[in-house]
Amino acid sequence: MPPALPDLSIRQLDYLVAVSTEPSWADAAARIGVSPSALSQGLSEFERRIGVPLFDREGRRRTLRPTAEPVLAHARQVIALTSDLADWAERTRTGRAGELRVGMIDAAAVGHFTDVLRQFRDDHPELHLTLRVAPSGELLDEIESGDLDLAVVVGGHTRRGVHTESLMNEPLAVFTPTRGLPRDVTAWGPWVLFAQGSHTRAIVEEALQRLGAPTSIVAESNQPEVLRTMVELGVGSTVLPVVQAGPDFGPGRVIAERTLVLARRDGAAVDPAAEMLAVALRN
Amino acid sequence: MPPALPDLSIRQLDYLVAVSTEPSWADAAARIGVSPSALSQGLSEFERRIGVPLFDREGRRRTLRPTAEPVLAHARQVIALTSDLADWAERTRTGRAGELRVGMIDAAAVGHFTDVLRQFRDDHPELHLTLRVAPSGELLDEIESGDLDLAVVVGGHTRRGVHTESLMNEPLAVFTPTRGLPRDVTAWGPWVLFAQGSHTRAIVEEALQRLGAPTSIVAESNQPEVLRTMVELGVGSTVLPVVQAGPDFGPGRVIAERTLVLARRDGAAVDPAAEMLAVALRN
DNA sequence: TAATGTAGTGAAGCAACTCTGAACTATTCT
DNA sequence: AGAATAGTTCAGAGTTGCTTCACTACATTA
Repeated sequence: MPPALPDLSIRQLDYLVAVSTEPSWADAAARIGVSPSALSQGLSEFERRIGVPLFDREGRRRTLRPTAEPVLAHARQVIALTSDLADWAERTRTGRAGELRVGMIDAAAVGHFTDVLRQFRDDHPELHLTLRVAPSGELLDEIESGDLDLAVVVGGHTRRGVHTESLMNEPLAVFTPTRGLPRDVTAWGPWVLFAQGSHTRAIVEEALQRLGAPTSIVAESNQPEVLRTMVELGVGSTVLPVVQAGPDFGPGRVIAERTLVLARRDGAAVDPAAEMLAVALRN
Repeated sequence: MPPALPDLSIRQLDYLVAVSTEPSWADAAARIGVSPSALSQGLSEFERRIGVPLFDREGRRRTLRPTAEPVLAHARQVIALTSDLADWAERTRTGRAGELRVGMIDAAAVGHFTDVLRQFRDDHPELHLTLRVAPSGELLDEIESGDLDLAVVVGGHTRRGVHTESLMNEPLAVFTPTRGLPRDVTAWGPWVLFAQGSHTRAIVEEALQRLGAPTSIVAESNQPEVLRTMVELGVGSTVLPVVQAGPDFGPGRVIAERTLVLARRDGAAVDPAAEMLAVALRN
């Protein structure tokens, strides 16, 4: 067990350094912005707590004795360290430094928010931003465990301890091989869809059932690129967010929409950088 | 002008480190010896002063967020430094370290207090003790200017700003060439004495006059060795502190005494090491 | 499912601290 | 000598930080 530390404050160390720097104690007090009385009393108290005489008294004037040099050195060092800490805090507070771990589903990262991300990186060059692109479920796990500060995922999940906020609604449309989409809904399909388990897949299936379309699935993938290629090869039709359809398809027929939400840990203190990105994402 | 520093205290940093080390906040509070409530409030206040969120809240439990790592590192470092300072203070306070500048007149240094000095050095090996041997006047100048912490000098001087305290009375005796000291006081002399200006010289002259002895001076020196040699050569008689007479003379005839005093700067904070030596000198 | 224990937070009260302003003293300047 | 300057002390007020106690959230156990 370490011996009890004297309860020193930064302020007292500041007094000491000021007194050693300025020509008179009055000047020192003025620089710090306290009354000479406060300085005098503060240093007396400091000396008492250290338990070692630090000053010589010549008449009424107290002057640092050479013996106190180690204390002065200590004070300078701690003040320098604290000053660094204050800088760090200031930079962190204004979002100009620190770390920000962001997760996004692919459509958000490479579709809707590409520009926002690029702009944010430019605006905060000192901020260490890491972006993780993954399905909503994984991202929410990581939000929950604290591995991510912020994520953009598909809405509709409910997770204990995760707070969500709607960002935008995104249309989901049917894209077919070049021969076009039949008038008759019952003739749609077969389907090439997002994999089982994804929330978007559930939304799509629900929409198809509502419309009365058959739901025969011939292939699954979570990669929109894969789905598009299969459609081009004539394997079947797909339902994709329109931003992921690519230029090779027509406009597609919108049959549903999903919501993109901003997810953060519930009750987590708001990280300033995260808050700034959240603002940007809301437009 | 540096930006205003946050007013942090060692205690708060201690809280932070304890919380990062111990399994629960309650344990941390127990280790430091405060109530859990105090710890909680103290850390809230600390977080507020830093101005950057340091904790994640999961339910009621607050846990250090990884982002706060730099703050924790800072806390550890400052605590280590303060611990070093506390060690230094402890050693200085108990006189086991530091610097002590002592002045003595020759009779004190090589006569009365040789053993005290040796013992003191042995008892305080880490203490950097410097001994300056010089006439009283010079030593008092240096006490006054702060170049010495402590001195043993001949009493009777009065100096502004120097505090003195009697240590011992020392007999001054007449030593003559081998032929011995005449019965008739008026036949004493001629004299080989301490140099004009020394206080002991004044005491001696005053004593000789009081006894009715002639005061014809044939040689002067401040070095007792020189005076003794002159006496041996038959140049004249001398008056010396008995400790400085050496074994070659008889007991000598005591005609006066001088006081050795401990001199310190008036109003100077009592240096612990100086105080310990003072105690030793008083026996 | 209720009961109990544990961890942490918040409010009230109190003691200690630290500031300001004023009076005072020593030292220096004129 | 008198005035100006520098620093201290004292008293009072405001702030801080602690303890105690009550309370809530969560986990364990019956």
